[in-house]
Amino acid sequence: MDTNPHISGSLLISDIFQGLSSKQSTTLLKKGRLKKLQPNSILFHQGDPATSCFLVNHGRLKLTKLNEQGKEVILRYIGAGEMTATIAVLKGRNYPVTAESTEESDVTSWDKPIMIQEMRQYPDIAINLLGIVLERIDDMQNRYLEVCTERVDQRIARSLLRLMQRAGSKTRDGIRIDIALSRQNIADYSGTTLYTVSRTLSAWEKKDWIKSGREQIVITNPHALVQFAETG
Amino acid sequence: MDTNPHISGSLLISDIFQGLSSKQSTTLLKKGRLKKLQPNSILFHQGDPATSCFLVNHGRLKLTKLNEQGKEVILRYIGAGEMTATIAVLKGRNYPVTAESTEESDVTSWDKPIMIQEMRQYPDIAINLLGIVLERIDDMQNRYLEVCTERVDQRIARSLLRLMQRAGSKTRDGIRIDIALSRQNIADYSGTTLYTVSRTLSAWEKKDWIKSGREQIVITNPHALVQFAETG
DNA sequence: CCTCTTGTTTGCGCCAGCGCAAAGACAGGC
DNA sequence: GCCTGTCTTTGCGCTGGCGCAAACAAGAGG
Repeated sequence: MDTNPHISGSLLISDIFQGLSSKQSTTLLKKGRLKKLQPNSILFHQGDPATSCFLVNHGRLKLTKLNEQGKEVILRYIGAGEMTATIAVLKGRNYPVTAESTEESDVTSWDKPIMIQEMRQYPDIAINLLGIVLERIDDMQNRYLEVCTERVDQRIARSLLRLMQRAGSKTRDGIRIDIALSRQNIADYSGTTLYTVSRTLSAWEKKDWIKSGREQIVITNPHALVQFAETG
Repeated sequence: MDTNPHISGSLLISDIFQGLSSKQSTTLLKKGRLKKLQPNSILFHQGDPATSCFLVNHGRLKLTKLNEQGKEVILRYIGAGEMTATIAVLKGRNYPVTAESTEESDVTSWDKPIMIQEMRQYPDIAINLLGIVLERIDDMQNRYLEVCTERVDQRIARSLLRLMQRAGSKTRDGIRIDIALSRQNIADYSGTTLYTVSRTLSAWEKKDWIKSGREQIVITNPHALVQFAETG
């Protein structure tokens, strides 16, 4: 591994570097700024002027959005190799969401003019960014479809499965989601309320589909959960 | 205006051509294929292999998505100058939605390899596409927030206002939405049911906020509707 | 003009999911 | 070990919104 603090294995496999030579990748990384985040600290607030976009180097961010009445939804959790605030790259606009670290993290940031310049020079960077952003649209469209058409317990199942895929690690009992998730968090991520999540998880625990503790979820029977998510 | 059938005023102001010289724009347009659509005809189906992306030259498309049980949502209506199926440009994937013309339309299509080649040659094209796609994410995130946090009648209000902005034209009575919209369409666009839409619109008609007929909506008091959407 | 199809309205009953309230469980700090 | 704050559970009642059913309305096509 390179000794340059900007470089690490997890970073270079990020989608943003697809098809770039390792020299190009390194150059791009060096133009960014490194930033360390304590757990539960805010990287940027919804509504702040968007100046930079970010790549998560290590750790995890929670992206949330508030409506006028102050109700919150969690749009996504992102981990190493993923980007956020790509909107800042092109539009002179405010951040549409809030980004908060859920654990100790570090991120690389690029200011708008730098990123534009890089994209002009290496179109592959723009093409890669386009790919990343298209993935996100697809994800959002699927979530939108779910929230419009599916029952709340199905959506909770899908939420757990989605989080499991992105942040699951195998344990003796099943697959643990490596994010501290309160019932409220799960509710905000599923478009429901803390009470409904609690009741639903209790029911699943009785069926031995999951094991849950304080801010902790282990999925013991993923197959049953998938089945349930799809057929109700 | 140019006599080339590919070129028309509405087309060249599309976001995809921002910052390109008119020669570059014309070249790009000529590499696409023109296609005419009768009203209510399918341009592509959700699930079909995605080969081309499309620019609406004239007319209007309805983009819908089905879940496994066959329930449908309307993601958006797009008009002249707007693009869809940009996913086809980069990913060798299936169309995530279905596109259907709501009126006689014509579109320009580009196959994946052509578009990739163009983006490599003129990074501005990729950058423009990125901008278009970022707009869409922002829109989807806002809609997702709404559907998770707002009451159904507020969402219907926002839907009408959104459609009014994109396809409204001033009339004697107020602003008419120039799309044939059944109650079912409005329901699919708002994440609710035809019955609830009908009841809600009836109530608003009594308050003189709107005038509605068969597949026709005129908004007579936009201000009241905005007020209602925001504060409930 | 009548008929058929497709869209709209509205009464009615029902239930999924919400949200208060209160009790219980857990973790961290001192 | 105990206290405090946060997280979780669950009983209970309520209501927003769903969806059937049936009547009504409006074009389309003969």
